Amino acid sequence: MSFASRMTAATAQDEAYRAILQDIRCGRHQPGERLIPETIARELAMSRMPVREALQRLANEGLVVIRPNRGCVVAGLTVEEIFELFEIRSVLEGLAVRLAMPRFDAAALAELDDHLARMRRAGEAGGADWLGRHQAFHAYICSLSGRPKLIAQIAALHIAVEPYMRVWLHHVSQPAHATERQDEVVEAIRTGDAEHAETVMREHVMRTAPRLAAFLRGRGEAAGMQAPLPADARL
Amino acid sequence: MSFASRMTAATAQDEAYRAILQDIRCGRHQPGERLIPETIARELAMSRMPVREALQRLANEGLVVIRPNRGCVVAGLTVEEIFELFEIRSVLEGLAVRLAMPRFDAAALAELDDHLARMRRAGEAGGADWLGRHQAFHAYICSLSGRPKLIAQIAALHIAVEPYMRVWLHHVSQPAHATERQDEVVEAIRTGDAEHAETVMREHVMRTAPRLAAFLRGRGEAAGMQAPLPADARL
DNA sequence: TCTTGTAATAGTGGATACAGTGATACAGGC
DNA sequence: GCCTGTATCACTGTATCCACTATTACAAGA
Repeated sequence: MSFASRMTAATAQDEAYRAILQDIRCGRHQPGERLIPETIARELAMSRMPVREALQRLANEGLVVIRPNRGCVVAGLTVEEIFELFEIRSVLEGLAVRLAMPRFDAAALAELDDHLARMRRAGEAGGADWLGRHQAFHAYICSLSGRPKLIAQIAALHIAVEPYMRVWLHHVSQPAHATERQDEVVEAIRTGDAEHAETVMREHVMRTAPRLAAFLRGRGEAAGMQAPLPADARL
Repeated sequence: MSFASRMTAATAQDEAYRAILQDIRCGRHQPGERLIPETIARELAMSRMPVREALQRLANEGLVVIRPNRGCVVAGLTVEEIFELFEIRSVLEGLAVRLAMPRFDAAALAELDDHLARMRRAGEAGGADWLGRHQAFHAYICSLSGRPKLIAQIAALHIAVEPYMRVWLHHVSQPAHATERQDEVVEAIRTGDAEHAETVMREHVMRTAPRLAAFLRGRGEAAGMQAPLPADARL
């Protein structure tokens, strides 16, 4: 493994975890694809063992599925499961913003505006990095809640749907960032009403779900699919 | 390992996971206690490897903490962290009951009453199994939401605070089950108003947090502690 | 031709062996 | 006596090896 990655990763296992996670997040490993420890280990120049443990970890986070004696595949989410993740995320981010309210001083609000501006710029520039900016915007709000476990859970949910968001944003003609209306969230925060901000955040998160779901359902029947999907297909 | 446990656990790793989890849940492994793979492996008559992977899994769930090259200890939660878990659980269980509302028919309501009755009986019988009944009551409501990932997350949160609940219920003179007021939740469900049920469930969950926190804070200073705690003590 | 049995192969889970790291205890210097 | 350097030891992380499982391909029979 490289020296540079050794700097950031304390152990080989951590190195493997980050590498595989990265490949799943950016869509390099497609859902349903089989992950063979031996192969990955060779690519990363380490033995199977740390790779196995990294896969284990990813399995706990729901990004891959391990069936005993039958290997490991990248977890494909059904449309229903994606919906469920959005439902969970909506209440968790609602909670986060409610708890964060007391910490929104002038400086924090200014930074929030910065995030909005960066998102807008990324959107106008073609949207390549829009998703990252969007996640950063949400992450910033969550971070102000001062609740580590809450922040971690929300981040995990963002990662789980990221591959699907990515293909959606890539294929959709009218970019999602035009219709997302994050400014409503910021407005709600500005009112200082915690209950209201929570409600708005919930609705904001849930607004994306049906549109993403519609896209994925349409894609499921699209001619462009590489192979016909079985009845219980996981997109 | 025993044949009986081999029946339920597909792999040695799973066997180890269940065994360690059980020991943590019932308080046999105290927070802060060091878990040495070698030792546990000997007890379970297997090698270090599956134990390691089981500990890894428990670390992801937040029940143990693994520091690279420095071993594994049972995760002690601070009072703040316990509070945080209750906050998260309150919104997740609120979501669960809201989503479950359409499925509460006469049969489901009857079963809910059964759960209440069983809890009451367990409480009167000394409260030994009250915690289990209480978790079953919540799990039943969650199960009707039909959201697997949501159910799993809530269950994990119940497990994380279980050891603390256990010592609290064991030490407290006036049993908690007398003041818990689960019937309010059932009443709210009976109204059929999903929003209202969500609110009531949230408040119900959050009602426990400050009392448990107060108990644990008091216990931190109690003479009965085995050893004086450092400043950043994790109870 | 289709089905079914069987052999070969790839891959998984687990055990053992080895190297590297952190902790500890002891000895020597200040 | 206290601090510091060092050597030892316990334990962690990784690699390699072995046994077992599942899958696949092929062949023989219906």
